[in-house]
Amino acid sequence: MTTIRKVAELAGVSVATVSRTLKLPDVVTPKTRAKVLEAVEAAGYEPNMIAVQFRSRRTRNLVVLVPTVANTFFARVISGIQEAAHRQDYRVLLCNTLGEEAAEEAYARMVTTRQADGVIQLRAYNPFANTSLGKGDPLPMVNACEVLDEPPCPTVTLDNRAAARCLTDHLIALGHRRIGMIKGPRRSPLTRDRVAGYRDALLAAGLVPDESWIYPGDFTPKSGFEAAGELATRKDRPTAIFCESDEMAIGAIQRIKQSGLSVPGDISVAGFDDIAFASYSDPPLTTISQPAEAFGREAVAMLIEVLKGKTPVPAHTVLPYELVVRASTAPVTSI
Amino acid sequence: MTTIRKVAELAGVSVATVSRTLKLPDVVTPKTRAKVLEAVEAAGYEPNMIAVQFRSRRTRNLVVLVPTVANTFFARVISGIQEAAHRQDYRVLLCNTLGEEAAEEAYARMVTTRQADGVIQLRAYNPFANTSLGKGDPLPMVNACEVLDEPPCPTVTLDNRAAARCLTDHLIALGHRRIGMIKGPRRSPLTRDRVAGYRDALLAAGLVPDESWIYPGDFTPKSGFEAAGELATRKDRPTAIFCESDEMAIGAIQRIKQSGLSVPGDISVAGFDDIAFASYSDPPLTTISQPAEAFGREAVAMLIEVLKGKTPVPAHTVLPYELVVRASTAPVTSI
DNA sequence: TTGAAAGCGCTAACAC
DNA sequence: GTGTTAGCGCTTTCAA
Repeated sequence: MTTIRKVAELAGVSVATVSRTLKLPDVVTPKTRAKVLEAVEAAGYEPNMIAVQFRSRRTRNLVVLVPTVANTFFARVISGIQEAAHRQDYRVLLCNTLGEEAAEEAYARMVTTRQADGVIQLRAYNPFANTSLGKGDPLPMVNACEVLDEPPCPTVTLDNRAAARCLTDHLIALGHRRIGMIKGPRRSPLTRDRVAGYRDALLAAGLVPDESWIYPGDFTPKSGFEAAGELATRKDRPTAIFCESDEMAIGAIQRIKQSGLSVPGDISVAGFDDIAFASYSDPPLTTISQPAEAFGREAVAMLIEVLKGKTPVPAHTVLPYELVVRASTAPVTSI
Repeated sequence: MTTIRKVAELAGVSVATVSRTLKLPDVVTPKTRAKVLEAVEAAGYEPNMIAVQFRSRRTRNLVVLVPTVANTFFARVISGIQEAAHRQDYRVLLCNTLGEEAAEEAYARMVTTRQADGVIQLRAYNPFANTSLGKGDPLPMVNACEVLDEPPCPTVTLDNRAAARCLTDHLIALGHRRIGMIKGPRRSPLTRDRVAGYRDALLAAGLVPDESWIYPGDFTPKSGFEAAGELATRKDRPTAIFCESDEMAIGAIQRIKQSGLSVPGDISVAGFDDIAFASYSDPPLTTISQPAEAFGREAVAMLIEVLKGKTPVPAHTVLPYELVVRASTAPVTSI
């Protein structure tokens, strides 16, 4: 292994000069710099990053906690994170947590054990909860996508309530009155906000929200399939269903078709996220599109501020959404 | 920050004893052990992992190079990797490379710079190609899923040629004679093998493979959509299309339906991978299912052998596939 | 079984 | 502008 010492000998300078040439090139003479760089090249020197990190007490590693990398929405967020991180010379350590708190805590411990500088959490859980961190100083973390109720850290989010209301308004404008909903996991603030937006729209239209028309799901196609089965066989069948994710909407559409009904003829179906498959489903999905990559970029920018000891301004960023109308929703045909 | 020194003082032992208690508990007296563990608890001590890694010259970090985490097949492989790695007390650093060689090389450099012990590469590219590594000793790498032509390292793979032949045989058995193909990127060995299997089946059935019926894609729904557009508008329209990924098959089905044809009535469509959406497409996809998680588990097992300086036996693992027949393929109706 | 002590490769004072 | 040197926190001889 070639160390900095070997390079120093080769260049006829001290190890300090080699270190400076690599970290603060301006501070050494052009002549020295050339000499050192040549020696680095000749020796095939690559710094031992662990030694660097050990000594300088920072790693330039960012831990990203993703509930599941399989989700295409998260995949886009990740792209945004990587792009922004690399531009600022940070590395991204992606952690597929499967939504398990134990896994999230284990990965977050990479910060307390000095293997990473900060955390970007994409789910509503504080992985430092059982830690001494965050009692006094700000946590080295930002929360994105699904946001903590009591944010002990900066957040980047969507106005889920407004977006859900917008989507429900669209269904109401098409004449729908019996609008079912397939929501996400009970504990999720994101789900709670979207349900609130759905209720807002119904109330504004003079309709009475009925709890029994809200079915729980978990964002997978399978859960959408199952919930749609229950919705479609009610005797007061809904004429429209709002799914909190495109994955669930795709499952729901299949279930509805299997029971001999048509989409949107008998039941309109709307999703949320605008994943790639949304435009390839049959019929193509009406949905809410989110600027997924921007979530990632914003989160990185804010985290780097936090790591510098500053408070990002604004501390809570809200990103815009867009209603994308495709063929899965249509005017109600019967009443 | 609590260091090992503080714990040692608290327990009234030397730092060496604290270290031993944590790493080699058997080597210290139960009494000492208890004393130390109590001090660890009291001090809220967490070892500085960077110092540990620096000193012991290993990190127990595994770098995983994934072309795109958005792909649901890779997501399953990742799950398998994580499961196996954690069981052996290794951490997984997931790297979303977008298939860019520069990104792969940058992440692989985490090994040469001591930030990770080894690499699991899911694509057919040697990220150490421009490195001094691997000239003499074996590379700290295993290759999975899509396998290098000249493997300088152990591999875990599917018999893509046999699987493609099996799927094509299925179409031939249904009476299809004009079978189109939507393949993957040109340079990919995986694609080359699947095309070979497709040809094997045609030849065995006395059919003449026709290069003009093979259209290039890139595994995305969009590329399947486009290629299917060309296939479906040929005057000698195929009665079946074999897509090298389910994603492309889903795009192809939509395009075929849009042109007023039915699947499988006019054209049967088959995919490859058996992703979650495969059973939720309309019609549900006939496809080849792969033991994705097993790819991950096998790759980890082999890599850990390599890191121990052993040669894994066997050095090349071939995993089984399975033909899953659903509704997107049917007997040919006209000739 | 335990302790003392020598570093791992690098950075950052400090001195020149 | 460059060199000397003192560690960063831990593991691992070696000796007791």
